[in-house]
Amino acid sequence: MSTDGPYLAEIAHLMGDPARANMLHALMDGRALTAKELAWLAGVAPQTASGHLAKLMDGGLLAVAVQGRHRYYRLAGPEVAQALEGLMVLAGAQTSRRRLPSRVGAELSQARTCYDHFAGRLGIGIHDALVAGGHLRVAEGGYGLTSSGEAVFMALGVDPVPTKSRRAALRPCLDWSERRPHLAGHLAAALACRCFEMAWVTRRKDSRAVTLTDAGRAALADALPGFRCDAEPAAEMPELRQAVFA
Amino acid sequence: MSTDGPYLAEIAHLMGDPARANMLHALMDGRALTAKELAWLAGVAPQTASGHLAKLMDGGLLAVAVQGRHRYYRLAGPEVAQALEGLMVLAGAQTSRRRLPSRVGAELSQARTCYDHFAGRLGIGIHDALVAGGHLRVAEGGYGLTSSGEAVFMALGVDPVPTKSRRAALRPCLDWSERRPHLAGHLAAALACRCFEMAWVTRRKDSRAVTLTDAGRAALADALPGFRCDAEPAAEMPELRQAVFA
DNA sequence: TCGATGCTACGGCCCGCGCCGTAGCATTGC
DNA sequence: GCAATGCTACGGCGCGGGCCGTAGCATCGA
Repeated sequence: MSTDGPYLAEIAHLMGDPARANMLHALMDGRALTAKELAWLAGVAPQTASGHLAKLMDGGLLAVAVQGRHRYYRLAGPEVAQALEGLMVLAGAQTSRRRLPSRVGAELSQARTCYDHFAGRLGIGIHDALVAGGHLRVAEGGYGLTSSGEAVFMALGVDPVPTKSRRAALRPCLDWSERRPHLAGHLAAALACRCFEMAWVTRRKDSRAVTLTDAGRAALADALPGFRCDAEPAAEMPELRQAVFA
Repeated sequence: MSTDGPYLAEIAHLMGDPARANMLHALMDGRALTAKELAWLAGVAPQTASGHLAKLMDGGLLAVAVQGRHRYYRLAGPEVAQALEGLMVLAGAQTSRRRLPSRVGAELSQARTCYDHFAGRLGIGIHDALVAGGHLRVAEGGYGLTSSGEAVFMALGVDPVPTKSRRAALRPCLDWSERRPHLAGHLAAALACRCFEMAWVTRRKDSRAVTLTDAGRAALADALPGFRCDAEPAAEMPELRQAVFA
């Protein structure tokens, strides 16, 4: 209806405050954080953060799980992560257009989590290898697996059981650092989960960046011929912590 | 990195003002509008609109074409439209969660333009028929056409010439009213263009909604077996004009 | 040349809202 | 029970920014 013009503004307004944007950005790895942690990450006092979190809840962007005296906030769903990614594509373009064209944080563009799946060159690598191998087909709500694709997932230890849900098991998600699609959807999430379980991929502290271990590289290359995940020269710039407040 | 946290906030802030959101929303059909038209649509004075447009330009969300004493503003690119769509998915969910679950404006959810291609049940219908017919394959940056798919496009009068660009000819785009993907990309845009040329689809005044003519229905069904575009009962609610200001 | 039109620049008003201080409620641990 | 901790509710401060009026520049038409 165009009744959504104003609603659009409401949602964008929620994301448009620096403190709230920092919170949402911090939650994009799919984990749940406490109000205090989010306050610290956003660079505001807990009282202020509480107000922001209430607004985000009211707007349907966050979900909360209460455990004892802690309240764990997380993104309300994949659509929220996808909308944020869409904005980050623009924010990234903005960056490269008028700021430093320089490396976007070599670690993050190499490999990171995007809500519940992998992004960066790691995510692209998995996506491209599955495409090149003919393991994906176009399905109703996104991608599906061909029979060879099912074999790949089985070999990786992920059971590609079809779900009853209308939502597809796999779907493309535009990568804001590489500007090309990687894979999202619950099968991509299951694969990421498996990779963490097997220590094929490990998380880093205080960053959405992750590391592909040698074992992981071998396992992926083994089950998925053609898989590549190029590491860039990667000049270290360990100013991750402060950057959150910039 | 994470330098994009704040940038994310900047972009979202730009979209978060009601007047600017109305402008962006009005531009989502891909057309270029003058500053005065946008001021009127946004419900603000021309001076105010001028300031907003300058901000949107500065943020890289709009592009402008100067013709005589008119300045025609349009979205800067498909990424902007996609980011807006991502937000509208959330805004739509919001609507259905706490407002009327009711019909989202039957005309718009039936068929509309989304930047430069078709959305709504018309867009979904084209997408699903191509999927069901096995006319799409998963390509590097999105979808590609199988040989049978190329024949379908040729039959419709659209030359599916491959481009040198890295960006795929077709890619999925999540439909905010149906919450399922339709087709975007330059081939989808070319198809939409062709449909307007042949009067298979006609625009409506003052709305992004479009109408599939009988000739269009026949042409699509002929070239694309399995194509369906269900019309809903469609209770008329012609309050489109005012709704922009709501 | 002169008026009309489209658009932008500047200035002042004012409201919204982000901020934190204090205070209050729930939960945990001693 | 009592102190400590996590979180939220409320109130007042302060500023950013959205709004329009006036004014100025470019373009078009007669």
